[in-house]
Amino acid sequence: MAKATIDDVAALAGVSMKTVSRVVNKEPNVRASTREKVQAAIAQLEYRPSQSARSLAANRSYVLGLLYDNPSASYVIDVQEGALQTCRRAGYDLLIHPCRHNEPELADEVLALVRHSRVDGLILTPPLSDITQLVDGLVEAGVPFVRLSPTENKQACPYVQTNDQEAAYDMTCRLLELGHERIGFIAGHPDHRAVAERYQGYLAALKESRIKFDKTLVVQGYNSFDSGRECAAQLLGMNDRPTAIFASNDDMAAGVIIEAHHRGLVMPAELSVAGFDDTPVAHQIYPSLTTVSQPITEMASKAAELLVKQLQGKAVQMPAAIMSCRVIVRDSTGIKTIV
Amino acid sequence: MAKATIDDVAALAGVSMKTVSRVVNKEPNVRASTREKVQAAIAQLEYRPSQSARSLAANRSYVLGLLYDNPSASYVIDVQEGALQTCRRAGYDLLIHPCRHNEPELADEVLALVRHSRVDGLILTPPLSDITQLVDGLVEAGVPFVRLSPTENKQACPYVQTNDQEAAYDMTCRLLELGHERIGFIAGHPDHRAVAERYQGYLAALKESRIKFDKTLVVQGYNSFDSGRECAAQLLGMNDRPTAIFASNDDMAAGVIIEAHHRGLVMPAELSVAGFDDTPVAHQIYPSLTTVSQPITEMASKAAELLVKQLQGKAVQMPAAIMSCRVIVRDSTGIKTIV
DNA sequence: AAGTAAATTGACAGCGCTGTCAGCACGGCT
DNA sequence: AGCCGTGCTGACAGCGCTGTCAATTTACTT
Repeated sequence: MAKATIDDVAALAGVSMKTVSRVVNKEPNVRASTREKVQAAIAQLEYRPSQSARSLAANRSYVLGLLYDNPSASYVIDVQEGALQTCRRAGYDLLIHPCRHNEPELADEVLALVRHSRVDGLILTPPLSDITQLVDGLVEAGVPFVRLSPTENKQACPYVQTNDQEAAYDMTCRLLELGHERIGFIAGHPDHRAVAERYQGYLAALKESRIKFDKTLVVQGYNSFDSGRECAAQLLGMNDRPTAIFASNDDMAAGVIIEAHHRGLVMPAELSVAGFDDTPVAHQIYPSLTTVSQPITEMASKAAELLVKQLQGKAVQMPAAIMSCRVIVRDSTGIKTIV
Repeated sequence: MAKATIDDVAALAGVSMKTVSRVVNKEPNVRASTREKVQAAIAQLEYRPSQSARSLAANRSYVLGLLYDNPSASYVIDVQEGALQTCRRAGYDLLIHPCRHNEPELADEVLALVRHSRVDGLILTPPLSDITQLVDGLVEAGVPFVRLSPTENKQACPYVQTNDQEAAYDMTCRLLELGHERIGFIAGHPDHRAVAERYQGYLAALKESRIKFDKTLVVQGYNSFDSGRECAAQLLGMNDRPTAIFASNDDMAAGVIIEAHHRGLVMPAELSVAGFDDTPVAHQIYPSLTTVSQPITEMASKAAELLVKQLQGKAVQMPAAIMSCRVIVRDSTGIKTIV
């Protein structure tokens, strides 16, 4: 059985090609009885429109591009899954495009993708959401796109984000409530603004408490496990070492835990550790990590939805979806032991 | 500047459309001087062929499909990266298609992808490589595909695999050399044949030693962290507990390590643990995990190459690429302490 | 030098679909 | 009765490229 084309369906249903096209594309102004006839023919012939033909004729690719600079495998996979959910529902395909956020020609590279009509729109994940040159380039070129967790220039396009800083604030408060007074903080990679800004939550919580801010308790991390371990070495090597360490992400927190193990510290008795992201590693390490969980899949799915809406012309006037994080308490945090 | 088409290039270069097409597609039989003229015109106009148009005309999509049933995020990401490397070189796009290996309509679902000319060929990763119904369906439908780590029916299509069992044998030998005589083994999910068959390596090593095989030391795992932990609980609860545990993958090994921590066992002094895969978690846990590393990215890249070759008609008569694993010794294994 | 084979090039007809626009039927209006 | 607006449908012309095949040029043979 050769693949059925739109003509075959039209012939079988006794209508014109164009009417079949209308039914397939859910266009209005088709009589219900006609629609049914066509749908029956489509079902009978197992007709599926040729993506290439409609792309060529309509000058759209029905493909969304997902741009990311691999922050972590689990993050990327979750984002992909969310985006795919929406894509499948909406009849789009997903083209994945990993890239380097510090590549100078990034904007050109991405614009090439779009110019050659390979994708109709883009989803940007951090840290790409904050690459000004890229964002500006896309706006200028009139490319529809949606960002995940952007930190600035938010009017540029629709976006989806979480209340990260609030969650970081909550986490810090919890540590304070557990009696910790010297709470080390490992800041995120400065290029990854969304992660870096979790620091603000930490600051806010400290400011609210009666504890005076000690600058030496804050060290600059770079989001990786190794970087977390190095920062931990620095913090734990202090004379008056912190009794708790809050790392801006789980990979770094895992580094803290390893370093603490190597120094023979028992957790949480001698050191509480908190992370952020709830990556798989969080519950695979000992002690299991208290962290913050973000609805990444949902965010990505939502982002794709916003993008599809844009593409369908349903003017989405700069909508922003804010989703909630949630603190997950596990075994790596506990009350401060009197030393 | 409107997007240039093949006609524009042809006009500028003073040749026919078809000749431009030949140059773009690297077809033979174009005079060098002509080729240069055309290439100059292409560069000047920044011409890029329209994917949709060529797909429609040539009846190929220039898209490869990557099928996987998310065994682990890091595995999937690595496979994607490898496949993408080849895709970019060869001018293909990559369509990712996660699916469930135990979904009854899997074969139909996948065949639909192909029938509607969305992909030209497929890459299957374990455990999909061993879903007979799917493999047979693809062969029958004449769809080009390549498998990663298939365990059976290897003549069906080209494939890429590693010497898993040999590596499992090596790992077991190392544990034996460290003096361990009771080595627990956590088998992989039976649906994941490639993982499950690592057991054969364990068996072979034991057979070669003078140690008699103890069936109670082998427990059935299901590849997950939780399953590893449960198996470890079983093994460590034995009266005559093993002094080493070899888990068929890292996630399960991480589960073993957690369980051991909870039982207060010091590793590797009181228990050696080995895993398989060298996932990120392997060096993020304490103690860091002795494991086996597979060149996943290279395998995927190679698989995509084999697929592209097939698609280009370069009859690849069932070639198989076998790549090597490598044991990575970290801190979770050590000599057996006299109890 | 003529003849044949091989290399090089172009004309043209679609690939399967959508956008445009015109046509027709019908209901409600004056 | 005649007019207009709306809903519904179809004819047709491409979208930008590649496959086919024939035409032309060049290379090699005897």
